[in-house]
Amino acid sequence: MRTEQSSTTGDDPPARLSYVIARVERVLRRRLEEAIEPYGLTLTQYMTLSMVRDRRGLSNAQLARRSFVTPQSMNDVVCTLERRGLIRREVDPAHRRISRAELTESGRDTLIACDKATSEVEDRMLTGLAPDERDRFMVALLGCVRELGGGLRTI
Amino acid sequence: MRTEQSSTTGDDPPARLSYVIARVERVLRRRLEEAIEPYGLTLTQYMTLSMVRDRRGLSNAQLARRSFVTPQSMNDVVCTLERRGLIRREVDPAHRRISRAELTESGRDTLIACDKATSEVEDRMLTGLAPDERDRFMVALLGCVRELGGGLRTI
DNA sequence: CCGATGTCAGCGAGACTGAAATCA
DNA sequence: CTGATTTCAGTCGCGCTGACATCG
Repeated sequence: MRTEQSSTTGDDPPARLSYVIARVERVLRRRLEEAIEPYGLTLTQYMTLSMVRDRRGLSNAQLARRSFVTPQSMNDVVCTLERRGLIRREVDPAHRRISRAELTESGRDTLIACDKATSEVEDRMLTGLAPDERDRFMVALLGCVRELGGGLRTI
Repeated sequence: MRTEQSSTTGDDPPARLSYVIARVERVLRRRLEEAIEPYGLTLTQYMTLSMVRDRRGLSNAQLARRSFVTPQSMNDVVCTLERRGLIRREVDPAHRRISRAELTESGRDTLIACDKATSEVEDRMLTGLAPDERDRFMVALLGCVRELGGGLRTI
């Protein structure tokens, strides 16, 4: 059944940027989730693993702030990752209340595999963009995080 | 307490694009939700209203496909919007099983107000990007949807 | 019969708020 | 005492799968 009219007539209304970004967010999230699902990771868990790799020793509260979630939500994520043996936590000697996370060997291997899977999604998504255009796209995205992040400079 | 080290030393590792996009997705979602929360809309409801405005007469199944959600999930959204008087639905005379949605006056007013709120988020996010750079950014985003959308040409 | 649509039901992962304990 | 961190609960909006009826 072809009840949906085609857009080949050029009647596309001028799309609003919020709308387009929301759509990108939706479909990209689905595709990334599909890509890392074979490895048993959710997108939040994947992001958290990536953060721990890039900055070893982050505490649960620091991970929560960088992910824009509450410490309680991040605690669930971290506990799950620890239970699966992807990260380990050690108490900070100076602040015994704080546990700092780092990747295990298994976590590093899993992360490498997930990076490979998400890279394929990236490549497909960026089809048609020249290398210099990709660089500008990356710079624009980094600017978005910077401006929306409430002054948080670190990524 | 300043346990979080600054990144002013230039020790930032090369961020992966998936990671940056996932972060943009996270923070942008939060900011957009905050922006439209005063009007009682979720991000999905806002997207759905926008789609109905741009293409009047879409059915529930069509809206679901465009939003990358199941028809059941979209049905909840549509029923909520209808109950709040933001859209109305009328049975298609040729296909009595299909209900086609259109905005009410209240829905149009609400959408205009939400557009204003999300535009402010956009402007803040795009601070530092020249107009031509914004255009290229928009084109890149549209390309992302096109490549990831599985052949769905309409936005 | 078949495919698409709309709708009702139950379910589960995810993130939230509240509250309490620990530590500098 | 104050503030930050961690963690144990309870809660909820959201999207999912399953099932069924309807329509062309």
